[in-house]
Amino acid sequence: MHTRLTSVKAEMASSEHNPKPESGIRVFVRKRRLRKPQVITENIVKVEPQIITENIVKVEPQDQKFGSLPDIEEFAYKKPSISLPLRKSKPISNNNDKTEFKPPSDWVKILEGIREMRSLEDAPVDSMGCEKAGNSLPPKERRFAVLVSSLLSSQTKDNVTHGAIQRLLDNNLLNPETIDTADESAIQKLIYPVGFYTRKASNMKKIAKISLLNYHGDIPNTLEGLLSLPGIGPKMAHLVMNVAWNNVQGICVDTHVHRICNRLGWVPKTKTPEETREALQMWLPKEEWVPINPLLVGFGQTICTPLRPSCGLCSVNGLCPSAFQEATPKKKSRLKTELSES
DNA sequence: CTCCGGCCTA
DNA sequence: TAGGCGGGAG
Repeated sequence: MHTRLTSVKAEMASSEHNPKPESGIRVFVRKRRLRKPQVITENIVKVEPQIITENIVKVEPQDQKFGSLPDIEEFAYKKPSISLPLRKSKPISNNNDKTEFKPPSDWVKILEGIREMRSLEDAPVDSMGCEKAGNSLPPKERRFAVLVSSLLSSQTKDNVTHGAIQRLLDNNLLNPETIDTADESAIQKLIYPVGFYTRKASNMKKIAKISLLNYHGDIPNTLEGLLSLPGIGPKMAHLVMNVAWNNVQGICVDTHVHRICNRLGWVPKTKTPEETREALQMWLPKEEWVPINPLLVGFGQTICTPLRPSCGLCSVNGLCPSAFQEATPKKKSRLKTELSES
């Protein structure tokens, strides 16, 4: 089932004439601001309090693959020689309910309906990633640009991210060598006003050093390697694996995908995007793993919004178990309306 | 669960 | 103008 080894090899072998280097830097940034998060959900069905007490650590037998990679050959496997906080990739508990969970039989219909809705109106996610910036670069530089772009993009509008990347590029600060020697304050100035620019500048320098010391100036080509980088969490790691390495290791789940999958009942009630990712990957065909993200992100920006979703505009509301469930909180709930409710 | 840092809107 | 936005980390 997991054919990563061959796929990566094939990708590396044919990376030059492969017609799908496609987007250089593609970052899906979503912005949605609505009302305040009123929590009026007394009629929301509370699903069973599922027990999540598994100590089963699922270790995927994967990623032992650098056998024939030209660039990173022996480097990829060396432990980082500098001591940086390794992220403890918290293993998602193996929930029993998932095995019993059966996906809706009409998920294809829902997907098609959402696609149709998405084709009608434009969501910010469609406008553009910042894919142009890295396209002209050689593969290795492009990959590094994808990584940095992903780092900067979290919670930053596309044009802001793109501007920052462009300024880095103009100042020759989009490669690990120059970033490593550059002043952190200079990087801060260049990437401003991206969100958390001080932290991201610091992370950029750390990543540059790790890249030089352990990856020959390239970026890690495994999920674990990417997750070990400061500032790179599950969402960005999967995004980078998809875009930079063209290697789909998992679904890139952000809050939109997380929220919508829960509303649709596509996953058992999940609390974190990581749990959603694992549950979704259990049944969603792999061909959909990549397109599901931009599809649901755009859908979540325009119709299936965080609160007050426009179920009336949704063409698949008849198939959604959560349609029209969330009553609009018109007043402050702190008045304890339930006391005088009659 | 909170903070981070800017930005945009109600 | 207060606070929502939202990935990552503590």
